[in-house]
Amino acid sequence: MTFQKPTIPKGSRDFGPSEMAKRDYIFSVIKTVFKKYGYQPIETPAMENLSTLLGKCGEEGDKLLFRILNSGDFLSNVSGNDLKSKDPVKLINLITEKGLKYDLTVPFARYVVQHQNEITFPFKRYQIQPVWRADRPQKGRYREFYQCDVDIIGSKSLLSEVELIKIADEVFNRLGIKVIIKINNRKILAGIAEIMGQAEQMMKITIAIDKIEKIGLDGVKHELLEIGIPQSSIDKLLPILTFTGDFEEKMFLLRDNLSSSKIGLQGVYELETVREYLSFFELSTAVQLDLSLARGLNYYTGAIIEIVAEDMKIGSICGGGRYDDLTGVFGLKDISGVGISFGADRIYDVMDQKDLFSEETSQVTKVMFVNFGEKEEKYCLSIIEKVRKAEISAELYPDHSKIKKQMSYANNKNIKFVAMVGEDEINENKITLRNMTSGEQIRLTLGELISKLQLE
RNA sequence: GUGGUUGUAGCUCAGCAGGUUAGAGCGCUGGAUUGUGGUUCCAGAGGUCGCCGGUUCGAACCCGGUCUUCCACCCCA
Repeated sequence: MTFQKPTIPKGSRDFGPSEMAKRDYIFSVIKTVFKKYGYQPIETPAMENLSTLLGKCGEEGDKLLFRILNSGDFLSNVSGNDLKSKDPVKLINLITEKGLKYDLTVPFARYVVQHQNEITFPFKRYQIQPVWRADRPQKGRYREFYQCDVDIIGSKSLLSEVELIKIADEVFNRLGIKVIIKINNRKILAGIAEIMGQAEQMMKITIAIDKIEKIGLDGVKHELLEIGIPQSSIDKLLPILTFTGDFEEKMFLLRDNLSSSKIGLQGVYELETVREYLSFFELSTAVQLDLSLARGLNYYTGAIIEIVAEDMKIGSICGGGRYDDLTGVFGLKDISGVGISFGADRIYDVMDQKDLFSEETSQVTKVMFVNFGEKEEKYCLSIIEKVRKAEISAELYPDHSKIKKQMSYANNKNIKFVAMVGEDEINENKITLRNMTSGEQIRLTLGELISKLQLE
């Protein structure tokens, strides 16, 4: 008989107990902070109709969609001519009508419109779910990964931007990750494109600018020329790109340069307001103004935020921004939203590599009872019941195996205490408790055992 | 989507210019120690050399294809 090697699809992963312990820790920190600021959870399905998903993140986004083959006779809509044409784009639309979601923001917009009568605006929600992208996997890039989104929708207030930055700062501070928080505003980028006389090319220009750290100033120039931006326009851009100084100095120079652009000045005003409100909070990380920050998603219209881990080449671990009209395509106008998304898997990678998980994260069982035999295991059952009633996680080894085997089970499972109840202990009505880290052993009554373990 | 890279024991890797029975460390199982793990000593189990095909007297090694891994680009969490 032949059997297949067990495998999972490219870019997907299994998570074992120790990974899950660490992942749960990340999720719980994030959730705790989200809730503290008044956000409520929702979930949406793994799959959405393609009509919801397509066209929201540009052509690139559409390519990254995992599509789901129609059930049953999926060829029923396909004519002989369609088949002969062998046009993959046309055919795939005939045989698929659902896809796996590749972010949480677009399904959220759909949710908001669909449930608008049940929602009190402004609506603050968080959402922690997996998303799927048919990308080619590489470092920090997976085909299935978790996003942790917080959004506030139905308010234009810049307080929301401020709150989200504060939340991000708090999350990373709690996790112990050193980060760089970068902020910019699409209106500023639009203003820059406007004074360049290339307003309609704004997206292409910003994407080129975004690469400045990677390809340098000359690289950006080259890229802009390639996409057909005239030299005269590029000359207007260069001084802005070479701004130096702190937040205030850059803002001052910007206002000067963008004085002829109404939208640009609006962006400057928004950034300044956010900056001012932020000064009322104590942040563990200073927020940097990064004029080269663009972000590819084309639904952003105002503030854009990106957070990267200090000295780690893994891309951004958190990103987001304001979108003024995401619900418009689903028929609900004038609803502005702003949100950020934490990449749980990249956060995990950063923390793992920097060794930021504490030992306790992987501890589940506090005390294991050695199983000496039938008589002893029966005796242990009532004891263990009382230990668990005291909210101490305890387990009894299920087999009458050698003590050596039972001890190494406890050791491998990172169990800190082993309780031994054999004939001697039963006669004395006591329990021998061994500390697996120190090797120290003491005989205790049940009450003493419980109070000792509660302190640990 | 473009370019490159990897695949040998559960894990990390050796394996000389194609030549007999494919190796190490860690882990695992058992014993030294019949109520004591993590240290030490001894023994043992475990491999269609990713898969398919080709060249050759002979292939883990050479060639083609395929899958997979990882990386860069694109883009992104």
